[in-house]
Amino acid sequence: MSHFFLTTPLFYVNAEPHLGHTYTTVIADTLKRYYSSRGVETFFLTGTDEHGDKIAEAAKEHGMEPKAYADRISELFRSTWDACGISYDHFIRTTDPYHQKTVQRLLQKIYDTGDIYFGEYGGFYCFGCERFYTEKELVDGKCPDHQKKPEYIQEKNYFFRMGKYQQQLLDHIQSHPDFIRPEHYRTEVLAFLREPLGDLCISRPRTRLEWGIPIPFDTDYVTYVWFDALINYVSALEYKGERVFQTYWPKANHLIAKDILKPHAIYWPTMLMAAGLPCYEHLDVHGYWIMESGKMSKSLGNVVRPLEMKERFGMDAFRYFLLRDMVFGQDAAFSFDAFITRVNADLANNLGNLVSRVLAMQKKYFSSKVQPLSGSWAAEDLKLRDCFLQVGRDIQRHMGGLYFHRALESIWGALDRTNQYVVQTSPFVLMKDPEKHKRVGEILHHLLESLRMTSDFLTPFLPETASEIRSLLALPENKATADIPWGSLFQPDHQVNPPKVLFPRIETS
RNA sequence: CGCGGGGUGGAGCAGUCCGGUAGCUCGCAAGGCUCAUAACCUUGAGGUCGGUGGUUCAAAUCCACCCCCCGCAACCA
Repeated sequence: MSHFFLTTPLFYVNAEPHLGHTYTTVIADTLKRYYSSRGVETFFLTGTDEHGDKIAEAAKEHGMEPKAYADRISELFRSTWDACGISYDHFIRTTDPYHQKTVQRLLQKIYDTGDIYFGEYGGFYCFGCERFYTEKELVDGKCPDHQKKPEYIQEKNYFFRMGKYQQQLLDHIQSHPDFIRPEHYRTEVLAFLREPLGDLCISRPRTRLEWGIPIPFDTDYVTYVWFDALINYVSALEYKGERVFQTYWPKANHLIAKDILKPHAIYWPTMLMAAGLPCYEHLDVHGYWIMESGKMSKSLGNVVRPLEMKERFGMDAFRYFLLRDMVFGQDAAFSFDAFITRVNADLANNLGNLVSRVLAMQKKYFSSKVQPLSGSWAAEDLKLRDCFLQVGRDIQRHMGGLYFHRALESIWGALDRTNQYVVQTSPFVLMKDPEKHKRVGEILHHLLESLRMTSDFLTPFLPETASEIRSLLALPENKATADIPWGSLFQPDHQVNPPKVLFPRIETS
């Protein structure tokens, strides 16, 4: 039995769940379902990152205590994922006591080994960005983000000797080609590591910021948010017990968007090295959804809210678009036009209509009772079956490389083939000849098999749809049928259900 | 000399790592079918795969140089 640990980033509680959060989470959910269905025990972690100046500020604006504010937004994330049917195994909050304890324990450990030191640092600090700027980074002496002049601050802080681990990290990335995927992000990190890596300031004085995890060896300071948040990947497993931790660490796949590449590719591995823990296995980096905001309706504003999408179009339609229209790693555009076109063409027409027509014929011609197959199959029957068998192999190959769009493309190739098969064999014509009824029964049997295989294939991507197809075929809800050979699934006298519209066409006008 | 991404039929994209008849969706034209969600099937029109040069029997794909667009600013995946 192999194991797999899958994480999303901890979402910062200064915004409500939007398209980007949803994408990462849907990807994780799909992988979780995919690997689980293949017998790989998978632990899926998500949660919220709740400390730092920005949260303290946002809370103040709302006239709330930071914790109360964080509670509210964190709950919004959790309930959103619940409503979307996301199959996470644990939801962590950086304000959870067990997490704080782990952060403090690791800080103490690294401090004891001498990789954390107390030093003085002076520089231009922008309160908006919560960071120091070098003079080179400033534009006209101003912070490029906030157009404000940063203040010169001289203060003492704790520093992590990150630079000490630069060579070790470089070696690791070079000897593990699939450590950071896709490759261009790996290239980017390697390029970054050509320059000397400085040490990382990991504390904030309490005089400036209260809202954080206290540094265990100096109560005048709290922990820098990234040093706090990254550790969640370990603290969540520890919380589940020593055995869970031993089982799943370091078999971790961290899913992130490109904006947080540096903390995950550089801070986190060096932190693990200093803490004496093995490095995670993969960092999988995806791109951004580019909003075509000009075209969006005013009522929707500029944000795609997952719950609204689910209510308007169904979660599976939304999932399908996200997985099908973005090449993992690259940016993609989001527009309602593209969404509607995609859903109508692929879900309503190709898939939904296929299910309808097959079940309609089964009902009309044989009262929904599945007819037996004869010993010898026609060439087109074999071709149809082989096509689906090939798709199974294709999916496996594509999923290994995070090519979700190709996996779906190959499934839809099989659906095209199936629609072609209907026209080629024309059961509705054969039915006019009583002598051909037996053949019609066989053709429909093959078609039902193709629907069954489709439902198996779709399970990780479109879980609701997959289970609806199973229930239309009157198959047990939770029993995987992927291992049952084509033609051996339906027992004599098996009765399927009447057709149903899985995806209504979205009418525009 | 910043870093990265992209430039493929009218539109939007895949294919580029692992060279070998240029593919998908939408749109358009003609035909077929009637089981089905005005769906489905077939055929057609439409591309010098940004440019130039190179490697090769063969390049969208590899190499070199050049041109153009986008992000690295916003809450943020």
